[in-house]
This record gives sequence, structure tokens and C-alpha cells, in this order.
Amino acid sequence: MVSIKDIAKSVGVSTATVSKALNHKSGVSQTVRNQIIEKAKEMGYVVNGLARGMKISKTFTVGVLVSDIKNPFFSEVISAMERVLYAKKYNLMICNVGENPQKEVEYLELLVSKKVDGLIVAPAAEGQNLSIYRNLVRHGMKIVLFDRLIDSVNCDSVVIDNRASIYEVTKYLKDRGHKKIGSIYGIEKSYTGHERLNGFKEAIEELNLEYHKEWVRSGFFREEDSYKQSLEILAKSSKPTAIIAMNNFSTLGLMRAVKELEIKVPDDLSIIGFDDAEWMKVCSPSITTVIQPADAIGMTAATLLLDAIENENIHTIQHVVLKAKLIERESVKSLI
Amino acid sequence: MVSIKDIAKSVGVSTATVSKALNHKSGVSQTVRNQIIEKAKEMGYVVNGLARGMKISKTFTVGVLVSDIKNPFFSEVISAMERVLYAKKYNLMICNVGENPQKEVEYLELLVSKKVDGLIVAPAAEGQNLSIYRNLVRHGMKIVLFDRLIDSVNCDSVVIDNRASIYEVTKYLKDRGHKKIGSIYGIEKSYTGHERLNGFKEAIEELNLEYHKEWVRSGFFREEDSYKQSLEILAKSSKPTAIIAMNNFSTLGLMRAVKELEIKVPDDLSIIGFDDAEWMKVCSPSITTVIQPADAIGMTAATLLLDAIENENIHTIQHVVLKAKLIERESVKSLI
DNA sequence: GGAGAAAATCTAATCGATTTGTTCAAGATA
DNA sequence: TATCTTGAACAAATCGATTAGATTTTCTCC
Repeated sequence: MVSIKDIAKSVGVSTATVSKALNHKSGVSQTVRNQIIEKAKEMGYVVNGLARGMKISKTFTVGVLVSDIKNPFFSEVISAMERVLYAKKYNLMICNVGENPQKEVEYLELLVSKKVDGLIVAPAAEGQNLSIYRNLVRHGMKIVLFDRLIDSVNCDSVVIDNRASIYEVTKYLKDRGHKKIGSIYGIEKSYTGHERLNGFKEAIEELNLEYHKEWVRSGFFREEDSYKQSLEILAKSSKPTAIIAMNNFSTLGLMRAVKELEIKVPDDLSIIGFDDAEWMKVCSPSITTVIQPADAIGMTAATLLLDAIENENIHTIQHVVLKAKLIERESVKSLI
Repeated sequence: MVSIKDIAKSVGVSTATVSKALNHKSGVSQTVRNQIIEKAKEMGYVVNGLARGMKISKTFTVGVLVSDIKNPFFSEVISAMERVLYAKKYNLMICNVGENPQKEVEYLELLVSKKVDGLIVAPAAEGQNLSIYRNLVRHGMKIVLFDRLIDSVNCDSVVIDNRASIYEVTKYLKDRGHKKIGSIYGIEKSYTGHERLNGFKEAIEELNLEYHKEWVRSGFFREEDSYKQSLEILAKSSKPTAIIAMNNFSTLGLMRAVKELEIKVPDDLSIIGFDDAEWMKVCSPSITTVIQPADAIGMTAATLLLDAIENENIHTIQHVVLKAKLIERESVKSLI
């Protein structure tokens, strides 16, 4: 590979001059500068990012940790981040940790060793790597948490108002005459799972709705589990009139069960989903759902991180809470 | 950050010894080795990947270029790659190039400067960066192409038999009495778009089916365009009895149009999709579709690349062609 | 023409890990 | 005891770029 040294030799100057010329820094005559740039292009020179990164302690790389790239919510968030970071010439290193804390640790270490300039993380469910995050922050690593929070880590974050939005849709159902409401919730120990479930429970209580343990089941944010739990709920003779599914996979599982049991939606059962997926507006009936502003989440997270990286001294930590939005489609029937 | 030097000083040995000890190389007594490892852990040492990468000319990083992470096909492929690469301690750098050749070039350069050990690429549609790929290969870069081919680049590749599979589904429709078949195809200039469309045309011709220009329209592999073109096709008084959509977004667009026009599937129109998405089996009617083995594609591509990287001398270039599979669901009606 | 300022260029240290070639000491052999 | 072997440990070069500080060249102006 051609290096700065080769160019220097070829043009007849020192490497210092070449470096300055190629980085558009002052202290090089116009003539020499042009010669160098010309030669560099001719020889097909590409800077060695390792050497450069080592010297200037900056890699223009950001690590992203999510639990599942296949989840359309995360792909959309990541896609938005990419847009923002690309504009500033940053690269992202994406790590898929599943819900595996051990893998999370390994990837974190890998990213640290790769000297990423910052991290954007949706921490794994159990939150047991808390001390690692705290340690990273203490050592000056720039971190933005999104989707899931860890209270005790002092860094920027972007989440939605999970609790409020589930509360709201529960009320939405009540307002339409639903009194028997069930739900397929997620991973209770995870931030989102916990918050959403709590929003639901609060609503049930405060709005004086019936609470049936059999109607409120965890699908672990997975399609298969949600499908099975949905079957359980819907097999009973005493069924809810509406079910809230608390993420996209839960919604999918619920839909599968409904289809299999040939239950008519919304006539026999009303459904509210969570997250948006393109199919939700295409299928019949289309799904009324709570949409997370995935794009905004990604952009905000990336922007916060860039700010933290590039304005190290004046950056103040922010906790952004975005609003989720209920989109009314065809899967809810008014009983009034 | 703590470096090898700090450990050396702290233990009272040279950096050479520390390096050997931490890398499990011979030439260090058991006693000293243990001391070093102990101390390293205690001081929270993490190797500096930049320095190491620079010295050993290896970064354990693979660049991945796709046109759209949000496309479930690509997320699934990437997810499979991640699984394979993670097992060997490689990281992936994912780049979203859209169908923008300029962005493709920039990202390629970025990845080169980051000294990735190899590239896995679904090249952008137009194939105009051909010479760049050829150049990279000539300079020893390990590349695996997937999804889309560039003939003249001499490197490993993984694709499916696009042409054959579309031919096959067209025949499938004919066998069920369909004579008027339309299609929402993709980007004609792209490899997949081209191959699939040609498979369709061949089938039409060889199987003596009607060919109506108005029934065969490009949706550019995008939902919105596919939706519009579907409306155009279905608005005519002389409609096809079946439509083949040639990727997941096309299928989605077609479905949207069908829903909007309140056309009954499969009674009034049969549909065959392409790619699989979880919703396709959940919606009503569920979609008969051609499934690409996304997981296998990702695993194969990653495996090929690893082989190319790790067995540089004995690796022989392979062109793998995987089979796509028609999954029969509810969206096709037999007219016989 | 020459002093002094300004601009251009160079030298050399540095980032952190790896590795080659050496030195040194302990144990083996005669 | 003298010599040889072997293993442990070290010094220093290296990867490629950046940059502070030294040096040289060019320019300005009296």
C-alpha cells in the first residue's frame, strides 16, 4: 500500500509537508501542495486510518449495540443514525447482542479496543452490565442510551414515553366501550417491557377496568411466545373484547393466533398493536397501533452523540423523551 | 488509557514480555506470565486495536455494503453474517448506500482506509463502480458479492437462481389455469431486477402466455412506485388474473393497491410475492411467495469471506448459487 | 545590500503493540 | 571447571501518520 512516505519521496519533500498538504493545513506553498495532491491521486493513496486514528485519538467510528437488527424498529432507528453520521463522515459498527449479557460485554470490549469515538446503545434486557457502562462513562466514553434506560448511568438518552402511551391507548379503548382488556406484554425485566406493562396496569386500576390475570400475558417480545399466549387468552370462554400487543413481534404473534382461530377483527376482538411495520396498514383489517418515532429516535441519538463527541467541553447531558403516537386504523371497534 | 508499557513498568519487565504473555505466546515463564495477566486484569487493560492492527496488518473487521438495512431481506442476511463473524471475533461495519453509486464509492474508500480485512457487498444497482471493485481485488482485497453480481469482478459470490425461480412461479400460475399474468418488477438495470424480469419474459414466451405491456410495470423495488403501478394495472378493464411482485416492497405496494381497490384476493386476483416477511403468513389472505434463503445467503457469504481471509493461499474462488423456494399459501387461486 | 519578519520545509518524537535479533543466566554435558 | 544448550527476558526497529519545534528560504523595507 502506498504511504505518505512514498509520496514524500516521489515529490521530493518530507512527510510532514505531505501530511499538511493532504489535510489542507497551512504551511505549504500552493505549488507544492498541488504537486502532492496530484501525486497522491496518481498513486492511489488512501490514508491509513489506523495510523491516523492512533495519532489523533479519533477514529470517526461509532459503535451501535442493539438486541436484534432484524427487528424493523431497530433497523429503522439504525438507518436514521446512519444518515446523520454519514453526513459527518462517521462509520457505524453494528453489534447484535440478542438478549445475551455476555455477548454484550464482549462486544463492548471489542468496541473499546477498536477505539470507537462513542457508543449508541439499547442495553440488553436484564441491565446486569450496569457497572460496565458506568465505568465506560467514568473513563470518558461518550454514550447515548436509547429505547431502554439505565437510570444510574450518567449519559445522554432517548426514549419514548412508554408508560403514558400505553395508558393512553388503554383509555382509548375504554372510551370506546371496552371494559375487558387484555394484553400481550414483553420482557418484564426490560425497561420497555416494564414501563409499558406498568402503564397498562395503572390504566386498568385508575380507569376501573376489569383485571384478569389470564388476559395479561408475557410474549417476551417474541412472535412465537406471543402467538402461544394469545391462543391461551383467546381459548378461554371468558375472553377480553380487546387486546393490546406491546411491540411489533407481539402484534404479529397475536395476529397469527387470531387468524388461526378465525376470530373476526374487529367485530369479535379489537386489537391495538405497538410499533409500526409497513404491513400493518396493508393487511385486512389494517392495524391500529402505537407508532414509535423510530426515525426521530435514531436521528436524535446520533445527533446527541455527535454533539457529545465534537463539543466535548460544552456538551451537557440530555434526556430526551419523544412522544409515541396512536394511529387509528381498522382493528378497533367501538362498542358504544 | 492503560497500555502495555504501564503494565511492563508495573510488573518490572519489558513490553516485549508483556505482549507475549498476553498473547499466549511462548518465551515467558509461567510465573511472570501469571503476574502479567493478573496485573493486566487489575489495571483494566484493553488492547489498542489500532496499534495492533497497524503492526499485524489485520483488524478483525469486515465491511458490509448493502442498499438498504431497512429491507428485511438485508437485515436477515446481515444478521446471519453477524452470527458467523462473531464466532470468529470479527466485527462488521455496515454501510447503507441506497442506490447511490457516489455514496458507494465514498464508503468503499472509508472502509479501505479503515483497513478492513474484507468486504461483503451487494453492489449498487447501476454497477458503474465496477472498475473500483476490480481494482480492489487486484490489490488483494478480499471481496464476496451477494444478491447482485458483477461478472467481470473476479471474486467469490452468493446469489440465488433469480431467473429460474421466476420462470418456475410463472409456470406454476399457468399450471393453475392463469393465462393473463402481470408483474411488478424492479430496477431493470440492477442484477436482480434484470434477472427476474428476464425469467418472467422467458416464461411468457416459452409457455405461450399473453404478454401485455400494460401489465408488466416497474415498481423500482419500492413500495410507493409499486403501489402506483399496481393501481395502473388494476384500473384497466382488461386485467390480468394474476400478478407476480418481484421483491418484498413490490409485494407490499401491490397489496396496498389491492386493498384500496377492494379487490378480492385470490378470488378476483391471484398474487405471488417475492421475499418473505413475517407478515406474509399472517395477513388475510396469506401470501404465496418465493422465499430467498436469506439466512443461508448471509452465512455462506460470511463463511466464504472468512475462508478467503484466513486461508489466503489455498482459497479458491467460488460462485455459489442457492435455490429460492416457492411457499404456497392462500393468495393464488386455481382457475381450473 | 542587509536586517528582520514571514513563510516554507524539515527533523524527530510520538501514538501502542509486535517482533527480530541479542544478551544473559541457569542447567546439561564432558 | 570449561563449554554448550536452552529458555527467559530485553532493546530497539517497525507499522504510518501527525505535529511541535528547529531550520532554511523567501520576502519586505529601509
